Amino acid sequence: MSIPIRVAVVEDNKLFREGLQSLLNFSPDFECSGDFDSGAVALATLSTDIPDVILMDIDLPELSGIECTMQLKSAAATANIQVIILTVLEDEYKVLEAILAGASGYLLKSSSPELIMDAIRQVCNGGSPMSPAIARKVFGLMKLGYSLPDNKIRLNKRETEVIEGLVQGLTYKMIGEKYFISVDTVRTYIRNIYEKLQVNSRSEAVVKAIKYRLV
Amino acid sequence: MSIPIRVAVVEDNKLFREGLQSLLNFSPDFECSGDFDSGAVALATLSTDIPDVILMDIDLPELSGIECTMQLKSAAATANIQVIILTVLEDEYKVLEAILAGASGYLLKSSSPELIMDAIRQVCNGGSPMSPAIARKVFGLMKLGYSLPDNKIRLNKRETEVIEGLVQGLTYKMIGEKYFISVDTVRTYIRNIYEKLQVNSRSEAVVKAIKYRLV
DNA sequence: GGAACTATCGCATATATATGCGAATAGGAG
DNA sequence: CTCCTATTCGCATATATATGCGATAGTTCC
Repeated sequence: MSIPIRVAVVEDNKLFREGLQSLLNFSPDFECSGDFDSGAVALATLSTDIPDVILMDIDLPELSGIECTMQLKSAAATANIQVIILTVLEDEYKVLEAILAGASGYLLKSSSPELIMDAIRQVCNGGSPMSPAIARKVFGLMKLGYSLPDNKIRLNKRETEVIEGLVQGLTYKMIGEKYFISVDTVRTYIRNIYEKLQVNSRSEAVVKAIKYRLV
Repeated sequence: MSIPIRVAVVEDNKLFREGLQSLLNFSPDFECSGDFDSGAVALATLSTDIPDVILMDIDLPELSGIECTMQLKSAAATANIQVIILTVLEDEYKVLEAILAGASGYLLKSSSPELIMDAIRQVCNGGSPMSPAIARKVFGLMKLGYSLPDNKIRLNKRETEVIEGLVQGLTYKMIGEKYFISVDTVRTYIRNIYEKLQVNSRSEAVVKAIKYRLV
């Protein structure tokens, strides 16, 4: 038998919080290291009593679960805690924000006890458990932001370097200096890039480059 | 008892394919409607004998699983098939491509039979099952492409409209005409936007707008 | 050897952008 | 009533970009 995983619960709903707590303490694999009904209290205590995993409600009053996650992940002492967000909704932008804030998992509150316990094990193993309904939203987000690469679009080495410069906001002059080619040569490559991307302005090229992941 | 879910298998490894097949046929909930060892054969047959779900190996010889998925999803007859990608690797760009091609789920081949069967049920329920190890990669991708919105950056209505125009590649003149304001007014808004985004060129503004999801 | 292709550079010019320095009107908060 | 913000507009000017129409040198292919 190994050491139990220390799990903290941040949830303002008393009933749900206690449910999670007893779920954890019922299993020998886990140990509820603390339970909090607000993000502020959690932040204060968690910096000294550091758990392995946090089950974090997203809809906390005052300090939101996302804010709370962000602060935990940006403090050195608590940066390694694996945060699993629990939510009743499936808002894709909230998911994105949670991911950016540093959460490692995202589960619906309706998930079964087994799933929640599995999820805790998975974040400890470097995985990111996500309820399928949530994952569907994430898929939708990715489809919005990116497009499948077009086989007709194939930039060579120099063109790729130049468009990277464009995306970084460098002027033609700066791009030329960076790669030791003349401004006029940069212009030539940009012509080719515009031709390939079917655009005729720098900003359109930049948008397409990002969408098609050419940079 | 309801009608079994019809599942096709596209997998070049005979052993694994037959394993999936018997897994499916063993359960009354599922029915293996066909099994294929190549994408081309699958494409040819699947357009007439249409399953509910496809378990698709990603590493097929010749026509890749992603190519195959793309073609299935772009043909009207087969567009509604839910494709679950099976893979041994966890390459994040492959995941992204699969998502863009129209896959609904993404599982490691090492997943347990129960997980695979659950996944089939989930895609039928509008979910996108994803192995946690894969989801972790997807999380990483999203972190690369986006940043948490900066609270200091808050564009008002007009500014938002203007930056949308910038991202769309419109000229100042076109933006002005679109919103019935003068070019000089557009300039004024752009000044404010640049100030707020801390940039001083159109392309930098466009990149930041995308990264911070201002558009 | 010539055709085709790539990588490099030059010059001219018409637009587009970036920015400095204004200003007027209207509405909301204190 | 005053301060602040949002919204609108104008003019001048220095750069930056977009694009047309070239050129030269080196490679590869046949």
